[in-house]
Amino acid sequence: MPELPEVETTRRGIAPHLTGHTVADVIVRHPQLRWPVPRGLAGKLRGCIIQAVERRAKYLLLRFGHGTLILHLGMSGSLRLIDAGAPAAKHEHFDLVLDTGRALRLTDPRRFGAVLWTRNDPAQHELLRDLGPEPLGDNFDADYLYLASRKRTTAIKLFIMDSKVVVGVGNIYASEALFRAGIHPGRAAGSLSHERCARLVAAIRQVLHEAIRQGGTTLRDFTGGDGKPGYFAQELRVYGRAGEPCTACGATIKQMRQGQRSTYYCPRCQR
DNA sequence: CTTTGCACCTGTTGGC
DNA sequence: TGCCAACAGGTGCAAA
Repeated sequence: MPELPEVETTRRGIAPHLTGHTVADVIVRHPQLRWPVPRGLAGKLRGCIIQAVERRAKYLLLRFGHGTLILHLGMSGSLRLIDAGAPAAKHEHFDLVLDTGRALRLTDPRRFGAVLWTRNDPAQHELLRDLGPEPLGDNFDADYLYLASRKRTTAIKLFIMDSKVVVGVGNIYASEALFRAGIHPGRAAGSLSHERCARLVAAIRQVLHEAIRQGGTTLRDFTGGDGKPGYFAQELRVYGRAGEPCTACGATIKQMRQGQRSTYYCPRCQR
């Protein structure tokens, strides 16, 4: 479900309800997520104040004075604020109960998400340590992408989805950015000129910025922490549009598989 | 080192 | 209505 814009939308939705508030309890109903939810979280967090809600890649970081709770939504996860004690439906695996009478509830049918704890700097956590730059940060620019892609034979779509190259570009926005940059998704990463790398960087940044501005993309049931859906779906130019006409040239949008994922592109606009 | 494919898990959709 | 295959927005890991 969530790519970076959805995670960021979630972060912005939940942060005001968490920051500065105290944890009253932690309820783990189903500890088997991608990794087991660590035991003893309630004892570790009860009475502690959430100092900040940050994001690195698609990980949400709830900072406490003595460590950080790391949340990931996987493919199907979402976070909502609910009234504490509200009955839990199926797949509602985890609650962070606040002293405000509300709780942050994690729902995740496929359980590819994660709830982890680190007492150290989360940037040094093994899952975060080797991540590439943030796509919306200053370190992600044309020079970087050009240099990183030299001699790489992998398809450019897979390359920009590689979290060691740049984080946060998921399957929807990879297709969308490549369309906006006019680059064929199957082209070898190393074959891009510096100028085309610049176009691609700009397209990635633009599409992610715009998606965040629209509150993310809601294809099935994504909602931000406030329960509102994302409106970027109406801006999608190629994703999910196989067989429909290209918005730019009218050619038929095609679908192919790359790395067991669907890729959508315009065979005329993208080279 | 890079590249490729699988694995984790459940739900939805579409064809027959 | 039922059954089954294919697919779904992520990503760590093993194998080639």
